[in-house]
Amino acid sequence: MQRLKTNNFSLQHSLECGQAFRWEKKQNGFYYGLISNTPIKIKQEGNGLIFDSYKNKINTAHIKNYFALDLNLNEILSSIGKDANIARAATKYPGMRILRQEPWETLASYIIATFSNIPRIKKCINALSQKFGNEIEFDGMQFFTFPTIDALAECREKHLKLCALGYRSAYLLKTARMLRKKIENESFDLNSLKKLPYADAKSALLKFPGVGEKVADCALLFSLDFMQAFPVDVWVKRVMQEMYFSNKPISNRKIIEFAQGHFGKYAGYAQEYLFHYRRNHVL
DNA sequence: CTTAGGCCTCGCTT
DNA sequence: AAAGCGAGGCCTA
Repeated sequence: MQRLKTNNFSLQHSLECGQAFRWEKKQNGFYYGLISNTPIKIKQEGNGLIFDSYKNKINTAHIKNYFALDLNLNEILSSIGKDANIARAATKYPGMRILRQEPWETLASYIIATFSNIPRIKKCINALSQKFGNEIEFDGMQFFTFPTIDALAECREKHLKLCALGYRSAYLLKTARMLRKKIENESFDLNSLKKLPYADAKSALLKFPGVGEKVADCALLFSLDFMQAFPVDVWVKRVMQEMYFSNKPISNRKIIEFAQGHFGKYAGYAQEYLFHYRRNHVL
């Protein structure tokens, strides 16, 4: 068991705000999940984190990176906190941070999430992992790593469909195959997108089937360190229309444009606070 | 460039 | 119980 002191961080809010799909809280108070394909259990006591991982593979540096503890949340909040809406949402979920997840898993997960709902998304991802990932036993339980690009690229669409992906299975399969080809030809890595300007990284992602603006922005924000990415789903659209456009219908394009101008370089953080706030409260 | 319809299924509500 | 509805969008026309 390892320990790590944190500042201005809430494990619960960060794991339960809907950005990650695989964490599960058990009776013993620990959240169980995987970081870097390694099973881990973690809980918070006060401002300290207590965690234990498979073969002790996860160290405090991994934790700091995954939970973005290197960023100064107060600075981020004052940067996006231009109005009362943000202030209200941020007060409601103190310590909520945007995680740094794995790019491939994030991209694939949000392709799957398209036009779906959370229980179903979780079910699909777990089914995929069970079928095409590796099994690892930890703390008396079975864990399955998220399938690699190769593992999915090599499978048949009918097997993907068994995971209840519906029409998304074709998108996921094609994306995996395109990625594999890219990697073979030019030793490409999704992580390399981090070095590009936001617009370039986004247009690179938009080339993959099943990846539109929303999915691309999710991958950019949740796994590639683009804090200005502002994914607009039905909830964000709803809350933005209500809070900033006096309930008038407005295009996603305009919302993104407005948000990135209004909230600035950490617009993605504003998105996550507003999203979570709106999902849990009726205004 | 913008807009409308279809879409695999599942989860949740009548 | 069975059926209808809406779902954390994308693609195509």
